[in-house]
Amino acid sequence: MNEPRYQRRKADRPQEIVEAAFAAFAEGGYAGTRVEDVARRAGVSKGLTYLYFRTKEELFKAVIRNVVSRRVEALIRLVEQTELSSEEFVRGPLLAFMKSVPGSRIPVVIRLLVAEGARHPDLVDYYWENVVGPGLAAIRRFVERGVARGEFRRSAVNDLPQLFLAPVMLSMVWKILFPTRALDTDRLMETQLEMLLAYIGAEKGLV
Amino acid sequence: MNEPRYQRRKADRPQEIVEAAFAAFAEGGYAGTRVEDVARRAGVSKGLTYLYFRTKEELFKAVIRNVVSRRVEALIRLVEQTELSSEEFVRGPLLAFMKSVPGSRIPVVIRLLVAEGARHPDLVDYYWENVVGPGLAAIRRFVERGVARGEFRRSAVNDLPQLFLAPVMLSMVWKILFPTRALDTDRLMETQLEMLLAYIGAEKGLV
DNA sequence: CCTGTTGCTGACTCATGAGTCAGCAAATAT
DNA sequence: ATATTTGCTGACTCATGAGTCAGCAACAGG
Repeated sequence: MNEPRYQRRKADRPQEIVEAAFAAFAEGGYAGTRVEDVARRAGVSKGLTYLYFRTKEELFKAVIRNVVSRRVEALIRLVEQTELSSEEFVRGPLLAFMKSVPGSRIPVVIRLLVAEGARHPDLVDYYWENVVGPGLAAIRRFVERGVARGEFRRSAVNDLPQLFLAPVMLSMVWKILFPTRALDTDRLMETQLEMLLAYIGAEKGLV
Repeated sequence: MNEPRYQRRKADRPQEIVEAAFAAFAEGGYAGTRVEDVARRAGVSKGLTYLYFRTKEELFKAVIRNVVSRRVEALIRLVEQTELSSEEFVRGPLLAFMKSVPGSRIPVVIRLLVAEGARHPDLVDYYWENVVGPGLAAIRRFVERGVARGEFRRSAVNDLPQLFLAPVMLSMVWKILFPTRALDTDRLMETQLEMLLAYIGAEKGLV
């Protein structure tokens, strides 16, 4: 008859609460989400949240850190190990990665960081050191290697790996601001990479 | 002796308050700024703010609308009237405009819209209809005209004017998130435009 | 069963900040 | 000078939501 009103699940609680918090923050932003909303989503009481996270801010930080997906690391490892030519790598794994970003959790993190970053500098640093910095460095090394191999020519792109990420960034902000307005983000990135390859390709005098 | 404690300046108050609010929101974001902070900045009392703006939200909207600068309209008019060749226009006025964006008030608006846009859909629509939409449409027409004139070839760029804005967007988000980390935004945009011109240029078989 | 431990609840306090308004004082009219 | 108008002030109320804690109930060990 009397179903237990709750179960004790100490080991799983933190992750459950962080997941619920991600969903809640994604909808309402940091300021617009009450800790009680997070708790209800996780199926626990407000008080429990405070047993695992000292403050709302700590919970927020846990959410951001939790999303630093393994995907970026995986791509970085791949670029070092691949046996593809530079051009094949760009058209294959790199393009696939870029296409996957706008539909992932990353735009949510970007939104939260843009909104709250100024008040949480350590979080922004964390994100730089674990995602943006390493990612850009990997692209830079990749271009450099292409030059060394004679596949690419040296150009401004050597100093500006951001040229690869620009359409990804625009796509994310577009999804955040205008989720209902169409944008063919896949084609945007394909075209950017075609332009980049044509621009830094070693072969001269082609069509 | 007794200096008047305040002056009555009915005509100027709204603009003064909006300016102060822009500065305050730029620093602390919407949720992080108290109406009293805005009032103090504008040198008035909190109550006065509510005589000119019914709520904090109305004040916020006034701030955003106030920044929809004339610059975008000016560029749009220019693109229709210029006597420059398409390539000269890109390397001249268009590049200059793009370079000017990261240092302008626009990144602040982007930050506020990204943070609060979901809760103010009418504001986002307003921004689309008065800035983003017309701007993209103008670029699209410009590319189309270049094709008609035989200066450009038809390509994916005809459907994706966002390719021009991608580095501008990235630069703005960079300035918001990593204001202390170096990024040569001017060179980023120059390179993007060079790539674009090379990609859509009508001349075949050049170096 | 019974008993001790502890994961968990939910009603509580309290700081904060949005929004109000009675009255004051600066400008203006007489 | 005096009266009248109204731009403006700042102390007030009140809703909200972060953070607390006394006690309850789920589970474990005997």
